[in-house]
Amino acid sequence: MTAPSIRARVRAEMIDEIKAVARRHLAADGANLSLRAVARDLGMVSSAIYRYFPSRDELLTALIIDAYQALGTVVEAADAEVSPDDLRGRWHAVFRAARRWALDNPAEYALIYGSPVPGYAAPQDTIGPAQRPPVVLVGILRDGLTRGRLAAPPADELPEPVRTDLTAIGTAFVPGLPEALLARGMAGWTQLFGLISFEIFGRLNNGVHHQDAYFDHQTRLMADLVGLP
Amino acid sequence: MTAPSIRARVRAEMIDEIKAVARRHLAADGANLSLRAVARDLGMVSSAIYRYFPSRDELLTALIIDAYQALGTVVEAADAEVSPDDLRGRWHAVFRAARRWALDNPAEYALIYGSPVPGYAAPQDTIGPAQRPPVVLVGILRDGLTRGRLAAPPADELPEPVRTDLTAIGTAFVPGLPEALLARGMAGWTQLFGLISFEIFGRLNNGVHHQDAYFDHQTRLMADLVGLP
DNA sequence: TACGAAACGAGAGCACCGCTCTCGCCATGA
DNA sequence: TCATGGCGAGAGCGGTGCTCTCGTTTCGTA
Repeated sequence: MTAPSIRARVRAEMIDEIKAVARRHLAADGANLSLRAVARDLGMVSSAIYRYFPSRDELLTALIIDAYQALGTVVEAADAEVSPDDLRGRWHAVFRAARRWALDNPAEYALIYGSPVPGYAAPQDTIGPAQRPPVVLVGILRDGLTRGRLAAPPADELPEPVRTDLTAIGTAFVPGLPEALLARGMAGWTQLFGLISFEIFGRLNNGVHHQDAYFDHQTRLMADLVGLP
Repeated sequence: MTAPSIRARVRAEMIDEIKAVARRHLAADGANLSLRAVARDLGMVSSAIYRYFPSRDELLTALIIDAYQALGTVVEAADAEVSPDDLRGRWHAVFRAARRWALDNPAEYALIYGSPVPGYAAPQDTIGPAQRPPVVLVGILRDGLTRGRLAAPPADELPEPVRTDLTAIGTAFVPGLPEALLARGMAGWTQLFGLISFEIFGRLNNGVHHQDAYFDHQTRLMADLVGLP
């Protein structure tokens, strides 16, 4: 393997630097990222940025993918750190890790889970990384089932069209998971997203002051719903 | 009472017209609303808009309040149309009405439940209208309790700090509702928000095709969690 | 009924934005 | 060695939110 040329390495560093500055601006000013401001911070002229990213949207896409990967990594690591048999421990660890990451990176959370930018269509590269957190969650349920620590809900609780949809999703992501359990896992994922969004977007500010405890309690409720022992 | 002057009436109509055009633009182009484009549509010059709204943010705030009120009205009406004793019927009606409104008005849903605009702080006028849907949901639980059709979960399932927070929220919005039940109601509200957001923001597009049935099933799951008979 | 004040719309202008194009400079690979 | 291509600077285009000024029109009041 040949060492990357100096130019290629400098280019890669430049790309990383642009993304880093852009992330800083995102955290400070929110989603309306200004290419010109990023360029100014780097001592460049705005048109120079276009040597590295063909458009502002492409820069945002790069940041989005990075954010998905960062969250996915954090969540998977949290899950892996708990004994596989401790289903509730894993559930709580995943919930807490996702929330922690969101609180530490609110702008990036808003970037990937806020309202999508109007003309902006999520590129194909984002859908894979975006699935990592929910896959981890339903993975806990699958492990619980295979280890006999979790009972599958009756399959007939699912209406037919939902079952067929979930069959396809299940075979793609968590083969062997009964559809009714997958539905519960997705409910947990939906709840996790809702809890974090409410907190990050300040919708709990009037009333809920002990947000850690509140989050843990709601996590517990959902663990009950999905049937974790 | 004196009739409003012609000028006042024309002004009110002008405000409504601006908001209507702005809503159209919002639906077409997403959240980055252009004052100049709205003015053009009205055959005005952009500075004329400032006679009616002191800034673009104030226009957005007006649209946000209208959206909250519209959603609140729809949800309350849906709840009122079901027999008060039919707790599950009311639960489903509220969930369905909220989703229906969001699907019919996706841009306005994104406006009020998407990521908040960066420099934008929700004005005090919005917090009241924003509470209407969750208040309806927990109202169902309170009715179930007072009619003896719903059992309150044990109070000691709540950690102390959560209980005190919820006590304050409860006395403000739904006096007499046990805190543990309020927590479940808020879980339902969080889930409703998550379900709608996932659907509106296209996060279910890969896999879930029968969205009506999926939504109904998840609604049912949450009804089970809160303990509706 | 007449008049001063206030509301109104148009227009010019400011600073900013994303993006394109052109122009020199220089490292790179053949 | 030399042509190629990557690179940064700069000018410029059409767009944005917002401000200020200037006539005109309408209103409440004297």
